[in-house]
Order: sequence, then structure tokens, then C-alpha cells
Amino acid sequence: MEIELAIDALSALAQTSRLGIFRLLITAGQDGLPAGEIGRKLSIPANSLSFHLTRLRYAGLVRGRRNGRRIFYAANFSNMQKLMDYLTENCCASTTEGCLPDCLNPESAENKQLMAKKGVQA
Amino acid sequence: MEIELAIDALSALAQTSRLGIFRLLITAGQDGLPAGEIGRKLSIPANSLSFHLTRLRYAGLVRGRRNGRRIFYAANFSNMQKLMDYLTENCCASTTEGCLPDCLNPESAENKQLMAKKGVQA
DNA sequence: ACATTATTTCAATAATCGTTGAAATATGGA
DNA sequence: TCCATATTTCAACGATTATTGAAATAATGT
Repeated sequence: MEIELAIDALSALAQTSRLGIFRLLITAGQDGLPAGEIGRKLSIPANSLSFHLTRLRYAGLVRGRRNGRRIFYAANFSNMQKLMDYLTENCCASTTEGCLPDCLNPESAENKQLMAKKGVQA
Repeated sequence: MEIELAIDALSALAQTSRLGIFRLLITAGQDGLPAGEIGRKLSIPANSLSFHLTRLRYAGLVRGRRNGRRIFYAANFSNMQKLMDYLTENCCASTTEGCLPDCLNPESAENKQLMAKKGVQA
């Protein structure tokens, strides 16, 4: 993941309405929810909601698909996972004694490789 | 974690210089790096760097401690973990058939509880 | 006390962002 | 075709944010 993509995703999440929308969609799972229902649940006016959904979509955090007159929005789980991997990339890379007790990403591919380079047991 | 805290942390990360600083500090581990070295590595002027470090500190994502005339900044790993937990809270909660293939947080306490409530095998 | 290094504070400016109201587009049903 | 529902687009405004230059504070060594 490149930094611009990460910035887009983080800026998209760094706003009360959008963070609420995203977390609601995380709970909702693959099928997602129609825009109208999101707006009703979170008390966001339709035009404002549309603006925020566009921003989330542009950031790759949600997807929309039309079904009749409604548009269902769902979280993009794999892009969210990529974002979190990016944020914790190379966690512990500079420690010589292996992962920290609170290492954020001990199971990441990068980390295993780094630890192997240092000859640290997994 | 409450939404305001999450927004503060996400806004702090949603900026190129600060995301660079944070990721550098993730790599640097517990001991962190002196402000000056961060600025040199990322080519950020001292006053601008100070502004960004204050923002990251206010958001609870980094900590600073003085050592002589230098101030060492280090990532706050546990707060970062809390942020990621908040972002993936209740992932899959609405699915009846257990966690999705790409569930973001299958091991979370909330999820195990939810799955148990539904009588889904772990 | 003075000079040097490291970092922060302050004020000003330009750019970006979220909200609102009003109008437009799209879909499906009578 | 006409109407109601669902969602988006557009323009305008106020608020927030990042950057800059200049000055201030803090710590150390001579």
C-alpha cells in the first residue's frame, strides 16, 4: 500500500459521520445496508450522507451496488485489512530481541522475515 | 474507546508528515527517536515537526521523554492497538453463519461473545 | 556569562473540509 | 404518464488545518 492511499483512507475515517457509517457497515457484514437506512440510523441528512459515502467509496473503504431504487453500501474488508497492515508494518523491526510484548503485528509476513534475518526464534 | 478519541487518532494519522513520523516510530520500537533525527530522516523543518509531534502526542499515539537536550519520541503501541480494535469492533456481528472469510477481528473478545450467543462453533 | 544545539511557541496566510438549501436524476408502482 | 421514493449534484458559507518566518525557551559545554 502506498502512502497516498493510506492518507485517503485515514482522512475518510477521521470524521464523525463517516466513522459512524463505516463502523455500522463493519457490523452489517458483506451485504451492507441501503443508504437510506444508514442515514436514518445515524440521523444524517440525505445530501450530507451522499457526500460522505462518496468519500468513503473513493477511499476504497466501502462499495455501493444498486438494488432496485436503493443502493446498498458495504464495507470493503480487504482494503481495511491492508490499511491496518500498512499502519503496523515493520513493527518491532529495530528491536534485537524479537517482538515487543505489545507488538502490533507479530504475525505479519514482513515481521517473520525480519525476525528470521536476526536469527530470532518464532 | 470513545468516538472522539478515535477521531483524534485518525485525524492525527491522516496527514503525510505525521503518518511518516508514526510509521518511523513503529519501526523504531519502544525507545523511539529524538525529534531532530525524525526531522532529518523525513526532511521536516523543526517548527513544523514540533507542531506534528504535539498533535500525535495529544492524540495519544506517541510519547515524548526528555533525555539531556533531546526529546525522544516513541509510538504508543497499546493505544494504537485500541484504535484498531475500535475500528473492527463487532465485525461480522450481523452474519448468522459465523465470521466472514475476511473478518477483520475474529479473535476479538466481542466477536467470540457474539458468536457464542449465536451458538456458532469457534 | 556566553555560545551552541535542540525544541517549542506565536502570528499570519492559503488551502481544505463539512453543512445547508435547492434542484436534479433514477427507479418502480398506480 | 404521473407520482412517490431514493439518492446525488451543485453552489455558498463558515470552520479547521498545514506551512512559514521569526522569536522564544531549554539544556549543555567552554
